[in-house]
Amino acid sequence: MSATETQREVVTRFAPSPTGFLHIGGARTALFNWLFARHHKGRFLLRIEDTDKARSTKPAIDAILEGMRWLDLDWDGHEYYQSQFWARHAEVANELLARGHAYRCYMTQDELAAARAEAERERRPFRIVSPWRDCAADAATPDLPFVVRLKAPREGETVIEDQVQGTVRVQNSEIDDFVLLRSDGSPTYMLAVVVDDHDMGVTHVIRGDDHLNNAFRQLAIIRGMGWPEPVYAHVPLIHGQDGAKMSKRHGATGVMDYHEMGILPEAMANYLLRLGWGHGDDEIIAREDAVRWFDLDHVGRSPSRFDTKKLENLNAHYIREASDGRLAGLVTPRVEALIDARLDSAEIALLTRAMPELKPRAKNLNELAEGATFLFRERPLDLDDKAAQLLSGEGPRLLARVYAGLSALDEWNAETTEAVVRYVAETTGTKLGQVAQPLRAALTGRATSPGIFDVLVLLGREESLARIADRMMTDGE
RNA sequence: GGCCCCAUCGUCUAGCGGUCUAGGACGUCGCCCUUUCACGGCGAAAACACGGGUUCGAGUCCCGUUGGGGUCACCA
Repeated sequence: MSATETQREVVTRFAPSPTGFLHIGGARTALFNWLFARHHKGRFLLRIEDTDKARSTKPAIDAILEGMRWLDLDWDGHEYYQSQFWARHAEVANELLARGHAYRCYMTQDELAAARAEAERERRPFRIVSPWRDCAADAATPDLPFVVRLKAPREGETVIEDQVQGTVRVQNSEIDDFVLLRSDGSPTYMLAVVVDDHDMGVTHVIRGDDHLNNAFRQLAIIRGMGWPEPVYAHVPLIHGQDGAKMSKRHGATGVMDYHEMGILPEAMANYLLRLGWGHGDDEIIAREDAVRWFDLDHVGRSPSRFDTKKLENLNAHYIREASDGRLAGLVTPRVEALIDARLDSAEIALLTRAMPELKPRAKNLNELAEGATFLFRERPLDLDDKAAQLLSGEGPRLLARVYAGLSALDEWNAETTEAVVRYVAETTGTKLGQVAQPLRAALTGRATSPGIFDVLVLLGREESLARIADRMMTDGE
């Protein structure tokens, strides 16, 4: 292949370890990898890093796949499982051994601990110095457990041209002889990633900043094997409101937590994209544009804080954009949970019809559901404090007049009902609001709701009149 | 602590030596719209961490300080 023609197909990958749900940070890493691959018309692979059998669980794998699907991040081909390649990992370790780039180390855990303790006592950084490093390969190998360590270079320095962090250089003396193969023969993460990335043809390694130091170790393996080096891009981590690394105490850290909170996946993806990446003044970015515009050059180098307010603002935008039918479908189970009853198809149709009035008032699906419950509550409605307040004064008497006017109506629509309410306000010398608010309270049990005439139409004549009758008071009673 | 990375409004960011009296967005605060709450519209307050250089000229380049973060396992 000539140098000009070697424009390799771009291959990226997301490689989560299945020890929990899909983390916010992981989701963004996955998004960036996906976007980069799609932008370059390359491939995006998914590999489950289940090398640590003890901590990897099936539910965790499912949770990660669920999160990926929710965000609509599809991967090419089937998902890979790192544990399937153990034999291959061992093969590479042996190759490194044969090439003299690795050695068998018989140091025991105790010896290691002692060396570590001594370093600490002398207050100097601990760097493993194994007496086995320079033993001849054919040195008598006692019948004892051993570990395979990389014989890391000690002179010179290693430089990485990171696509996000820029040129990063580290003295080779800083790189220790880390373990490749454990004493039970299993590969460590450090060996496994490198081998798998190579075998899968990964060209661009886009991952969290916390792996930047590892890149130097991994490069040592890659060079030991004489493999092509991938392009690295280490993306800064996402922090919580307080600036510290996102953790449990920051509340929701899993993407699916946000699903539960009523965040739309496209809002989540848009937010994650803008967290650490920018394209001029653009804030609302459709997936299509994201694919067209995404690049590594505009990924910021400093960590960013997660801001729920901005996420919710974006979410409100996408809720307004979403179709009424889709929203009704998403909100139905949430409404059912709130009213503790199933909605039949007629009720779902009503919910859909109400959506244009409901959706501009909600920042998330739960608020949307809450705002819709008045449509389905059984009479007599429960009143919240503010609604009860509205019905404590003259309200009930005004309602009686409204009732009289409305029940005489031939046509029941927003215009005719409004005319009645306005007439009542005028003839009683009150402001429209003083009539409308008690009416709202009677119809919805709340002090806030969609436009009151829309509510009247949505509820229909019979239900509306019944709800008003529940709260009105006739003169002379 | 060693090593590595980072540093523009409270937050996310634009800015790639002069067009910056620093732009946008969220949030905050006013005003308008209005039957409530939202939506929408208009407007305001709000930042180049600090100190040295380099340069005719620095938010933009270099060094240092300070501050933050990451990483130092037979975990990934």
